[in-house]
Amino acid sequence: MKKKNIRPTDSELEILQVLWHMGPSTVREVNDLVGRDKEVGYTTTLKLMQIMTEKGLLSREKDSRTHIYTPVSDMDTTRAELLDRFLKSAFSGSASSLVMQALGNHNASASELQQIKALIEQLEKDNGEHGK
Amino acid sequence: MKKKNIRPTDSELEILQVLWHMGPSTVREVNDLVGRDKEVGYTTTLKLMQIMTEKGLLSREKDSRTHIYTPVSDMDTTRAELLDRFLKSAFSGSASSLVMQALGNHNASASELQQIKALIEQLEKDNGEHGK
DNA sequence: TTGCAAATACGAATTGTTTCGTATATATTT
DNA sequence: AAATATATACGAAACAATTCGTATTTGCAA
Repeated sequence: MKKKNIRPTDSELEILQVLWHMGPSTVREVNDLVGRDKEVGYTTTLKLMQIMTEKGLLSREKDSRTHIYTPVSDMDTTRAELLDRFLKSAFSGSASSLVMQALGNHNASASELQQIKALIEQLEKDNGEHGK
Repeated sequence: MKKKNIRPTDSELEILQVLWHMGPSTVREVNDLVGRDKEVGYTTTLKLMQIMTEKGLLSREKDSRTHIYTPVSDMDTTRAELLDRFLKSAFSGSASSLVMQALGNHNASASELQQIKALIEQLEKDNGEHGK
């Protein structure tokens, strides 16, 4: 039995971002945050979160009159899966092309660059040790 | 009048990849390549490419009985736009998070790493010169 | 020139996403 | 306990993406 890889849609991702950031929340809390940037009806957010629960993206627990929703996958895991798909579909799977593009177009701060360089050096060391 | 930013879907991207790689091609040529990996009917590819032309993603030129299709935007421009959206929706706009994720999970070759490191050093130099 | 093979045009079914209205249930307040 | 406010459940419309069947057009070859 293979586990199906559920891919969150853009709207679902917006909700996930809120939950990852704020921790387990109610529909109202999520809707209030999402509604900062754009007009969204309460029942729209509710419906989305119900569907996400059916899909297995969220779990929920009853607390008195409301439900508290929690993301099933953590942020890094989900991001890794999304990145993998994106890499294949848009960059023919070439991670380095994507990295070059990302670094070139969006300014990372000096310390971020430093961090990335450190990671690369670590990877190079690992390669040298047991790579061929 | 604002120009709407057309976002290619996954299927459309598959076709664009073929065209970027092979140069201007006919529906049959594209379909043959796409059909390597999975079963796709000829008219499916045809319809997609017709829609893409309506959307302004492709242009076409008649050559005797067939049409020759050409991507309107080049690969790098399109990739940059897609990356931008993806960055916002999946990584809250943090390019460095994405880069770290990409480098960590997908093995880049030694020379690719070298290339990226060179780019970072170039960026650092630029920052130092006219940055604050 | 008539017919065949290959191409395009078009309609439509299917599926998924997003949105919201209305009905119903449930707590809290009076 | 009744009224009110807030929550959930559910149906369905509107739209977009994907797929393909069938009809039509068009060069080329016999």
